[in-house]
Amino acid sequence: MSIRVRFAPSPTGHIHVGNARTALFNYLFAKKNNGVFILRIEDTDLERSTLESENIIYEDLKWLGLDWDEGPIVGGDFGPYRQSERLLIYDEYVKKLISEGFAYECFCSKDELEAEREKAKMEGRQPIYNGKCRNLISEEKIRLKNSGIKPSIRFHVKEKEVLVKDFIKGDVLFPTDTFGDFVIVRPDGIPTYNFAVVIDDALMHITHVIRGDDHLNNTPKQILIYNALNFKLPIFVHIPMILGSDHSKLSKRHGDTSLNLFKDKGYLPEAMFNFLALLSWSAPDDKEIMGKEEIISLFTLDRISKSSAVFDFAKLKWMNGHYIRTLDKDRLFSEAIPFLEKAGLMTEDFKNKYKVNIPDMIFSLREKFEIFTELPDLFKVYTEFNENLDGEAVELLKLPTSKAVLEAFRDAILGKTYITAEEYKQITAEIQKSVGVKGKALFMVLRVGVTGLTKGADLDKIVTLLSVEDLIQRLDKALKIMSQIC
RNA sequence: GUCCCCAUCGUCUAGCCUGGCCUAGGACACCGGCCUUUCACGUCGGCAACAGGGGUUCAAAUCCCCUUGGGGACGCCA
Repeated sequence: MSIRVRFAPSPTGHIHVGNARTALFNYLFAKKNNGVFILRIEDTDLERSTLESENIIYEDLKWLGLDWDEGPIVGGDFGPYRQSERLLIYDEYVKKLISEGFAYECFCSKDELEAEREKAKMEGRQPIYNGKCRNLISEEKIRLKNSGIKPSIRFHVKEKEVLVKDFIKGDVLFPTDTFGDFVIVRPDGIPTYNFAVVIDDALMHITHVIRGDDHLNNTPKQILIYNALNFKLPIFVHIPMILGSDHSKLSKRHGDTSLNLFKDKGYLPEAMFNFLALLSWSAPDDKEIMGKEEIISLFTLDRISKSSAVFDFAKLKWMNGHYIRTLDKDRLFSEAIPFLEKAGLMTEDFKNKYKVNIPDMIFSLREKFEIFTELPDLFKVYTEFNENLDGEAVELLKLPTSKAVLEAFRDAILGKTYITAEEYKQITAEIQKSVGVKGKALFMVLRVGVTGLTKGADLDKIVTLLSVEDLIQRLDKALKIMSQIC
C-alpha cells in the first residue's frame, strides 16, 4: 500500500511558516516514498473560512513548490477535498455512532456550558462536561426538540485512558478524564475538527498523520473515534513546533511569520524550502545547503528531532543570500525587477536609456545583498550620484591629487558614448603614470567622483555600464563639490 | 491549576536508539587574520554547549530516576 499523507489547513488567511513546515515535511515524506501528497481544506469553521483564503493558500503552496497530488483543483479519487462539501458523509457516521451508543445528543446551551466551565475553573476543578444529557430518556429528548432546541452531538467517552503510539514521541498515555465527552457535531450540523479529521483521514486512506505536536493532546479523542468506527489507525507523527526568539510558539508577535511576507520581503522559495527543511530535521551528513531533490532523497522521519526549534531569521537571511549568489543573470533580473519598480527606480527615462544594461547592473550587485528589499539602495549607484558625501568621501576628494585624477579621467572618456573594461584599465594605468597616484588615491577617488560613495558595485562595472554622458555629468558634480570643500 | 511534550554553544544542529572513536563536530551570528582598486564574496582562525542531582557501569552527552527549566493543550477553533 502506498504512502498517503495530507496537509489540511483551514482557509483563514496566508499560510504561517509553522504550517508551511508541516506541509513541507508531509510533501518530503510523500515524494521520498513515491507516495501521495493530499491537500484538504478544513473549512468547518464557517465564521472564519473564506474562499479567498483558499486561493491564497494555493498560491502560497505553489510558491514554495509544494504541488499536491490530490485535492482541490487537481481532484482525486477520494474527494471532495473540502470539508464543507463532505457534510453528508459525516452525517452518515454520526448516525452510526449514535445508533451504536458511541454518541448522544446534548441539549445544553452554549451559555450554560460556558457558565459551568467558569464555575469549574473558579473552584479549581477540571472544566469538563458533566454528562448531563448522556442518559436523557426519549420523551425528554422529544420535548426539548419540540421546544426548538437544536442539539449538538457528543462522543461518549467510556475508556479511562488512551494510548497514543507516536512515531516521534513514542508511547504516550492519556487519561480521558482531562477532556470528558466532547462535541463532534455542532447544533448547526457542522462537524468539529476532531471528528471530521478522523472521518476524512480514514476515508482518504491517510497512512501517516504528520502534524504539529500541538495536536498531540487531540489525538486520544481521535483514536476513540477511530476505534468506535472500526477504522484502521494511521501512524501518528507529531513534529515539534517552531518557536519565536522568546521561545514561545511562533506567531505574528515575532514579526513576519506568514509565508507571503517572506516572498514580499525578497526571499527566494528555494531558500525558504531549504531553511524550513532544517527546522527539527537534519541530513545524515549534517549538510545544510541542499536543493529540493536532494532534500527529498535524504528525507526520513527518523531524523526529525523531538525538540522544538527557534526560527532564526538571521540564518534564513544568510541562506537566502547564498541562494541569490547562485542565481544566473536572467533569473536575478526577473526576481529583482519588481523590487526596483516598487522603489521607483525603473523610470521610463532610465529604462529607455539603459534597457540592455540593466541585467548587468543588477548582476554586478549579486554578491552584495541577501534579500531583495536590500537591492534598491545598492542599485542607486546606477540611477543617481550621491551628493551627500560622507566623511571618508570628503577626505578622498580633499587629497591634493584628486582634482587631477578626476579631470584626467574626464578628459580620457570625453567624446565616447561608452567605455569598455579594457579602455577603463588603460585609462587608469595612464592616470597612474601622469598624475603619479595609485591604489586608494586613484581608485577610491574615482569611485567617489563617479558615485559619491565609498562602497558599492565594482568600479569597472559602474564605469562601463553607465554612459559616458552620465559619467561626465557625475564627475562635474564631484568637481563642483570639490571646489566648494577645498 | 490539570494533562502532555521537550532539554548539547546565543540560535539551528551532529553525536544519543546500538554506552568507550567526544579533548563534544558542523552551520548562522559575533570577533580577528588573509584576499582585495571599495563594500561585499571567499578563505583561515577565535569565542561558545552536554540544565542540576542521584543511580547503573570498568566506562555516560549517550541508559534509569528525581529536581529544575521551557513549551504546548485544556473550545460547539483548527
